[in-house]
Amino acid sequence: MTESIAATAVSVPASADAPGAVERRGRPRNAAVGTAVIETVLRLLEEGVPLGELSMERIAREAGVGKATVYRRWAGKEALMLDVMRSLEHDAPELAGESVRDDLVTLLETLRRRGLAKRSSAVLRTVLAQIKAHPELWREYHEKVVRVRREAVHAVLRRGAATGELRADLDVELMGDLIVSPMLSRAMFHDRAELPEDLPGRIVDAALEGIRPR
Amino acid sequence: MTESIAATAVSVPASADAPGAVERRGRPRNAAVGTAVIETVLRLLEEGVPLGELSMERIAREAGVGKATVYRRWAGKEALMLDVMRSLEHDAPELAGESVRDDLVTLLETLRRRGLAKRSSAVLRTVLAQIKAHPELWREYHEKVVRVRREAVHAVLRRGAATGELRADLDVELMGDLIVSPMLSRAMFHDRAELPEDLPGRIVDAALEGIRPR
Amino acid sequence: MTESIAATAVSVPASADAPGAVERRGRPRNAAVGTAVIETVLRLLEEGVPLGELSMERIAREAGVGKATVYRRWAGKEALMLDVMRSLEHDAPELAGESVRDDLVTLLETLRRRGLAKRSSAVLRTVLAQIKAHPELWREYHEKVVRVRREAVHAVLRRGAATGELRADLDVELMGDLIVSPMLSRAMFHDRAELPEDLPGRIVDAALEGIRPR
Amino acid sequence: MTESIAATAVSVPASADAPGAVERRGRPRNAAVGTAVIETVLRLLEEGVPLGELSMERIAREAGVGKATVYRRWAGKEALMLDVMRSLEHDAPELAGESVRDDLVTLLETLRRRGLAKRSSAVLRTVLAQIKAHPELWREYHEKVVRVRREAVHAVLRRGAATGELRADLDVELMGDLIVSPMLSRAMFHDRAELPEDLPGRIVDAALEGIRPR
DNA sequence: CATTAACCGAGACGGTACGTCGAGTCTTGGC
DNA sequence: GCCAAGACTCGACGTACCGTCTCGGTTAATG
Repeated sequence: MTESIAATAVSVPASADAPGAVERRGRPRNAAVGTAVIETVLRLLEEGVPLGELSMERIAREAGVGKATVYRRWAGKEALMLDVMRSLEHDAPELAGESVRDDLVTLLETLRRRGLAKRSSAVLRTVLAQIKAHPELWREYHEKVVRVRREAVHAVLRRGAATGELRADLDVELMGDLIVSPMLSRAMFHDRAELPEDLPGRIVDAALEGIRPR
Repeated sequence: MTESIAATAVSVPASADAPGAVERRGRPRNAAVGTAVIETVLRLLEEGVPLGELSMERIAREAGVGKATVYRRWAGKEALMLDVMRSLEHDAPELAGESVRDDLVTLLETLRRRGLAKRSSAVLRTVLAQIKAHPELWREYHEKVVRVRREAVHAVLRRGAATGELRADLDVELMGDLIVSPMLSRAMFHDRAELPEDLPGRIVDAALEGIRPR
Repeated sequence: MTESIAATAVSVPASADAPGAVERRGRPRNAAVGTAVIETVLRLLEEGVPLGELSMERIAREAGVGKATVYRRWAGKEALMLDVMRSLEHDAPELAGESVRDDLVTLLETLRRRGLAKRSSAVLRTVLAQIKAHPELWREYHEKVVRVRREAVHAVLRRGAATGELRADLDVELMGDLIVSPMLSRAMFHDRAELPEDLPGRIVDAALEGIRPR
Repeated sequence: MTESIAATAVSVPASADAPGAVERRGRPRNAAVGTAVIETVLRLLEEGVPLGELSMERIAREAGVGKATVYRRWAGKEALMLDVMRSLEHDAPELAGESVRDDLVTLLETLRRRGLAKRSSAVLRTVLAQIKAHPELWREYHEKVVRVRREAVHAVLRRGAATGELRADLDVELMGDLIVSPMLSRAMFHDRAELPEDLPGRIVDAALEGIRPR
């Protein structure tokens, strides 16, 4: 197990670790513990363990960690899941910045890839459900993860409206939803068969051109 | 209790009742029990009881019903939730059939109203999470509820493509998602403030016209 | 099942049947039902079913009888067990009446045989426990079964005291216990290996002669 | 609760505690829990709670202890009852060792007193019934409790046979039963009225002298 | 001979207890 | 003070049985 920790090097967001100037005394925390726990959750989810069987009890046991230690770092199962989700976030993709259409496709492609990724797809469906049931957590997840991606889309759209590539009177928020939601829907609800390679392009083109004949 | 049952008249989908010619023996089931249970779940959800506290134990207790009786009708919490969701389904809206745009707006308006409805909004967010965590239930829900609504949208789009109101080479599935997903996203993830009255119209118009300047 | 009823012909004491002049109307009770129930209990006990698994539910099921029918005849499990015990009572043995010693041995032999009998030994140990836990039933059993046997012993002892075969100042009750209790103890607590053929004789002789050297 | 535990100081036989050199890790068991549970059972029995209402559920509830904790220490209700019984065992009485008759009377007097004791009488009748229904438990109880007392009686009898105070050809086992069984019978089956002060003496004398006139 | 009332099997019903498991806390010894 | 282990309280899980109740259907005595 220890080696898998070193190998995967999941970036633990260290939610509970005091970042400030609080003077800490006594034995410092073993960073490997946090990593091991999150790594264990991911492993179990990939192995197909149903969410209902993902008890703190089992997580601690399989991670070879004391239950109290887990609770010292996360307030509960949901807080842990939040960190699990964050450990899956990739860096925002580089945007070419030339064509609005291409940038939007690039952003959607990131979503598509994550929906297909072995880990993410297994995890997203299950962990998101867990988080959504807890409003505070959902809000936090929304703030820190969702909003960032939405903002990226909005920025591209605003740029397009400014350069004349898109309508000037664009409702940025609405069009952002129009473009992102279909991909989100498919990634969350459907099978991976419904995430073909050309989907991002088709969605963006449809949104750009509209349905009405010209 | 009896009166509240009669009063609300939730339509229980009678999941477990044998519809066929199976000869029933022994004391017949009391229909009021099924109604009372579902009604109790809805009441608790409306009262803001978190999903985690919605135990079968509590449901049975508050419905004044034996636990075994609940399990006799539903295989588990998820199966019960499925019926709870079904009890919320409204009839499909009447479509005027004249303008494609108006019909699409009408369909989205139904979704918006349900997202706003006191019951549905409270229930959808929580119960859906429950169901999604169980693949078989999710599939069944998808089959019986989601698919029907998607088909309605597809039918309107096909009609539009046939009458020349929309592009003839329309990708019906894709455009259906483009129109429905934004509303679903908002209804499920966001606050009710994000479901303004004119949203259906704006979504449909955006999808019809596209973003690119003409 | 029906044949086994006819075959064994257990004498059901018909505890609940009104013997008096209560005018009965409607369909009379089916006598075979009572027999079948008691017969089923005995069969299950003989098959080694632990007392804890002897539920009314199971008894009714295995007897092919409705639960309500059982409760129509017996107030509860204990009342049923009482009748089961009574169905095992044999007639009092014939006493030769010549020698006090031989009569006592005859009486003890009856106990010994019952302790050895396949049915009785299996049943006594288990059913008695059940009954003893319910004071009213225990009292009734004591009245109707135990007392009769004790009286028989007392009668023999009194006869012996009168004829000079025994001490004239005999404490009949005490000596009755002295003779009967060892046999009861062994029959109830021990294995059948501790009920050898000559036990009644040895007990009676020991009680008659005493331990002190003469 | 804590004080009542300290006050009564029931000696818990610590059935499940490993006595050996097994290295124990984790939080050690709270000895007060075992005591509190047994004390609660005794209290309930004294209060006349019928055996049938003595559920593990209730015992745990009234002892202020988690159900799982009870099951961690005892395999079931019967195992618990076994320890309850053992907590009632007194030390063997001191025997004067001069007269066989007096020693036997002393031993019987112990039984009589226990039959009269508030706790024991209430408990014995009910708990014994429970235990007897479970062969393994009964065997264990027999081994650890009954056999010891029988051996004490046998030892006295053997001594008497050796010193000439009793017959040399004495059947020790049989005579042991002859003396102990009547007391056991009365203590278990009858009311306390049937345990008069002079009963031990009368039983022993009757057994010693026999019934036949000299 | 039709009525009628109690019988019967089946099984649903509200309860209660079963024995297990997980959540989150606490308490050891050891690092 | 951190850590693994594991005991602790609490409460839900899903099952089984209790004793009662309602069904459809039978069966004998009554009218």
